[in-house]
Amino acid sequence: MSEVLTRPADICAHHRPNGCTRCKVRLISVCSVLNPSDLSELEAMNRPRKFGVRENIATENETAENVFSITEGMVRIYRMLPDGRRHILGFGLPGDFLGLSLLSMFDFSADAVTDVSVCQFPRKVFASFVDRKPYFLKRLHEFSNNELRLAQHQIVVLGRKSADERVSAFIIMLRDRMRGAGYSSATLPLPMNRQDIADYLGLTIETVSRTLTRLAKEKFILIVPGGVRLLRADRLEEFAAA
Amino acid sequence: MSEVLTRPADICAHHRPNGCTRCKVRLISVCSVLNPSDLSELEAMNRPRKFGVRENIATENETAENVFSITEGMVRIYRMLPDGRRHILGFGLPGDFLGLSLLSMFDFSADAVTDVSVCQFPRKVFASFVDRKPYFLKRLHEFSNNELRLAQHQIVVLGRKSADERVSAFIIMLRDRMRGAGYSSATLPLPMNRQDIADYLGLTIETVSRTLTRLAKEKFILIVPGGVRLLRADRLEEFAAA
DNA sequence: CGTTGAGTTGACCATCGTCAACAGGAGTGG
DNA sequence: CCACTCCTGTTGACGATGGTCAACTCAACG
Repeated sequence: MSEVLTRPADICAHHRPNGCTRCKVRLISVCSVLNPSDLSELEAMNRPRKFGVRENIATENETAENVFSITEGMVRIYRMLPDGRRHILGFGLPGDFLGLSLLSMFDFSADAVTDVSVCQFPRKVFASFVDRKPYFLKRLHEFSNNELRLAQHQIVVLGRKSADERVSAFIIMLRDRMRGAGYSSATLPLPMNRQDIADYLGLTIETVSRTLTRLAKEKFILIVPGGVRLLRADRLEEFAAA
Repeated sequence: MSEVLTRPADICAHHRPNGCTRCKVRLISVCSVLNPSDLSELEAMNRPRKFGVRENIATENETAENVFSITEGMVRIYRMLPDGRRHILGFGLPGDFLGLSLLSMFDFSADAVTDVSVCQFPRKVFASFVDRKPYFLKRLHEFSNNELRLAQHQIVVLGRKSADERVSAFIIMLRDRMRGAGYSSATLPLPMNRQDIADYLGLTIETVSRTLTRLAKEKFILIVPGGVRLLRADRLEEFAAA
């Protein structure tokens, strides 16, 4: 008889095999704090979708029709300068949220580095949900402050560090964030290309390449297809912290 | 008889000549959204105080006993690297808030560039006030997102711009923020020293000095004691945006 | 009038950017 | 199956931007 007594939420989850209750990133995403009833309400406004490699997800100075919670893949978040120079502000990983400010315009562009899956919510509907759930706003505020902390870390990296230190800091930062997103392996995948790394670190593609080669020659890392294996994480951490 | 019929809030304001109702920065500070009753409640927990030049206001990795809303003066917000290098994350102006995350530890240090006046609130009491006032939390969230936007702007400056562009961007940014804080004049005060500017822009004191001299030689600025006069703001803006 | 500290300027140098050539893998077509 | 192209990444030679080190000016202060 226990089948019959199953709660409605569970029945829903059964009918939606990708429902929030089975979401792999729920505990690290903004949704983690939601009680079952509010989670259902939010799920009802979710239009999950996928983006292919290089597909555009959001564009700077365009109306933000939707906001996104990343569930799979990696996103490139960037701004363009008037003369065509690009700077990558960061890489979005599963659990990250795009559009935290809930403002009507994006102040960044975003596109898919790998195939990407997201929960997509109409911004206005999402914003009114947030207005009715102060404890959820608190969660968004935590996320914004965490983003701010990361941005300030990057400011120090760009303002005060050498190429070696920047590349080391990048590797360690990405390893830590991948761990936070549930990934764990001796080999760190680097699905973005060298130009992306350069545009993130304020270097050129040649300097990134040379620096990685140097770190490999000194046996701190091993360059493998699609990523790096960390051989001496301790030395990299020293460089990164410097 | 109108004296007698004065509302209690006005009487309070009368007894507290520096009370919130007379606050010069109220409309641009976090407090702007508060209704009169909530404003009084917040005011009751305010311990206004002043900091002298170079006096420490907050220290990285120390317990955040208090949070601050700046009402007068300029604050230097920075992080130290293990080897003693310093990087300045930003300059706090009247209306800015220190401790937006409400976390128990500061992730930055702050000290006074000029004499500084602040509204000081015990963090825990302030946090519980925020918990009871969702519309105020929303205001803090707006402030955090604005800080994030500024930080990302600075990331682009540090990642992609030349010394000329950085110094121009600094001057224009400071002018815009001073305007936002109610200040307006053809002469922009630079109360921080050259080392501070260098540590903010990821340059050395010599490069900042040379760059300012160059901008002055080209008649874009005039260097005056304690600041600069903008002669060709349009040209500076071009450089800054580049 | 000497001392101190901030700022400026000059000479030299190192790091990283620029430009160019080359290597290697993926995809395509004969 | 191989030749060809394309694209990404690597490596080398050279140069420019900004850093380093040192000297000097100037104002504030005793």
